[in-house]
Amino acid sequence: MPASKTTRAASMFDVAELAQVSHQTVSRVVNNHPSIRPETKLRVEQAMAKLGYRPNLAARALKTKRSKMLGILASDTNLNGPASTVQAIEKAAREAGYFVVTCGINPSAEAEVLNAIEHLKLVGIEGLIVITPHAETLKLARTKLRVPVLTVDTDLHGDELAVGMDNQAAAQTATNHLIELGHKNILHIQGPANWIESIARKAGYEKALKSYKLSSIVEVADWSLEAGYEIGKNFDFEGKKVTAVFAASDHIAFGLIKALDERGMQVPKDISVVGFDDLPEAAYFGKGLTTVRQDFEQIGERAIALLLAKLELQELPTFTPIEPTLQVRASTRKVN
Amino acid sequence: MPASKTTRAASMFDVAELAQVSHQTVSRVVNNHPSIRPETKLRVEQAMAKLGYRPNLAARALKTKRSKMLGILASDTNLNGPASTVQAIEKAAREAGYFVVTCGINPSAEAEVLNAIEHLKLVGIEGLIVITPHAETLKLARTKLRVPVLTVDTDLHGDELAVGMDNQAAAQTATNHLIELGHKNILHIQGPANWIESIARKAGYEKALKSYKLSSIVEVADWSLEAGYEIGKNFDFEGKKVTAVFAASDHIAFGLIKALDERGMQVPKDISVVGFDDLPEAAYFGKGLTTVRQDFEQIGERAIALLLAKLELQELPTFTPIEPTLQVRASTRKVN
DNA sequence: AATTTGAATGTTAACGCTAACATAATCTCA
DNA sequence: TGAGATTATGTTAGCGTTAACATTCAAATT
Repeated sequence: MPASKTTRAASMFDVAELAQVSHQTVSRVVNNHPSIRPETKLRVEQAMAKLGYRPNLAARALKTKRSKMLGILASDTNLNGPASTVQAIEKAAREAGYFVVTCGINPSAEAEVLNAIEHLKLVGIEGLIVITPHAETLKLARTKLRVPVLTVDTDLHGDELAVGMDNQAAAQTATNHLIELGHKNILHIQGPANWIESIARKAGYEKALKSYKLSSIVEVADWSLEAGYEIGKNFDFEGKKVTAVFAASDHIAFGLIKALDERGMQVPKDISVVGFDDLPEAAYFGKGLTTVRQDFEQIGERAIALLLAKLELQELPTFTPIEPTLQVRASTRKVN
Repeated sequence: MPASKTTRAASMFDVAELAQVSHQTVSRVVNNHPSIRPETKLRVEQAMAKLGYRPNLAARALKTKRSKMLGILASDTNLNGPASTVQAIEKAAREAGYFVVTCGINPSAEAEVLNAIEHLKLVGIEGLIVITPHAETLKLARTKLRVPVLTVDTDLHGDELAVGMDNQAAAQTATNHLIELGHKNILHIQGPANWIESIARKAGYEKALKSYKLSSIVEVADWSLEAGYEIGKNFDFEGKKVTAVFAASDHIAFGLIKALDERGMQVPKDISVVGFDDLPEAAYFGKGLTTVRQDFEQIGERAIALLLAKLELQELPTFTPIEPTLQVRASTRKVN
């Protein structure tokens, strides 16, 4: 039975006393030091169990200068993509015995970003994962922090600390799908022009077109439904003979489809639409949206594997790019 | 210019030396102790700035036994609601100088929950916020942890540490909206029966019906689009003369609407539909979904205000319930 | 002027842990 | 058999901070 409420938590000394060893032996047991006699180890472990001993992280951090804390700097954490990524990373980190402090930021507010970085510095994070397509934020984090900074969700221009889907390949696959269905004039609705994903997806789209000698038609939106809606409302589909759209996100596609619907244009009869993200809603929007799916679990695992390898000065694993999957649904069809 | 890379970060002693005071005076400046001469304070602050001094959280935690860490135990963090709540809480906590360690869990896997609680114990969190409608998880957290545990997203059955929208009132408002449009037979598609929100929303629905002497028709789903779709596909609307549906979530409503569409039933001409959540997609789904919106920012702020008051042994603030807002869109209309 | 007060600062110890250096006990092999 | 190596353990010190207790000095009070 636990003693009075003023009892402080058991320390190594308490365990040591009960197990009839020195506190250092307890420390060795906790840290799996090799030269401990099995029976001593057992005795210590029993004492730890009996006292409900838990090592004090603050003391350990103070002594070893390793906080076991990782930071996440993420924007748009209420959206499916970032939220899933954060979730997956946090899970992988926890399994590896690390703690994660997440900071949600608006990457276009520099003061806020700096503030968040300061916050993370204070915790003494050992490494940081940046989940925002705003390239500036990554640069800022790398200059302000002296710990490894890994980035997710971007393409990997030779950055040794980066994981993410190959957005370009994914966009190419999506565009190829439309081309193979016979579409000749394919509109791409790009995301915000300063987002790395936007650029990569657009590049993939153009690469696909080029290999079939088709010409590109691009409109720029932001990631919102509204932006897709506006373009859907105003774009001259007939004049430009556009029969298919590759939207840079499902949200853009949703907005677009609503506008098309209001204009009396049917999906996929008049216009085929491909999205990007495979949001939970995608299968249920209209007749179902053809879209590209990312495997966030895998991204999380890789991010942690890579970052921890870096922290522990091991050789960095090299990954083959994560294959994007095209989810073909009813929003795309063969051209007559 | 920073010295060689082996230089350790500046400690209080370094600052003290530069400012010609004792380290304790530095500590006093850092902690805003009242009896420090303004000029001394200035001198110390200048030294801190010059050395880029940052207090060592681990050392402080070790000495004061206050980690400045809060935990979040949350399920379904990739969904809009929980993700927005986590985001808002984290922001409010950061502004209050606290750090947040988030643990995403599957609340029905008890081992995982226990594991996450153990993880948070190790960090030495001072308080926990539970964001999952699974009542068991809250109970478990409260028994396993000796720190204040606050719950979000539930109704507040006299729990002193709880914030959240009044789900019952919100559901009542939503149902009233349908009743006032002249609907007599209103189907409620409930969320999972063991979720507190489900129960509260159903209660609100029934309360509204009762005051108009209408009888209730309930189907149980989970939160998914699929579940809504299945019910939409199979429910006998004609036979039961149902002209309106109040769905316990937007996702359920989305699935439902798709099924109705496939059956050739039009929204809102044949069936009016109200959802719950106001997801970003809601305004763009079909002609726009009438739904209930939650103010997550406010929930986050209140959660932190309440928890910190508890931690700092202040009097707990009492809040008036957060008013839910009905977003009326094109999915509901007057009955002929 | 002597004494009390209080404001401003300094000194010491301790929080719980691990690294580094002892030491003791056991084993190896010439 | 005994010197050196190895294994298992103990001892000491210090990580950076704050609490508690000194100390100093000027202002206030008698």
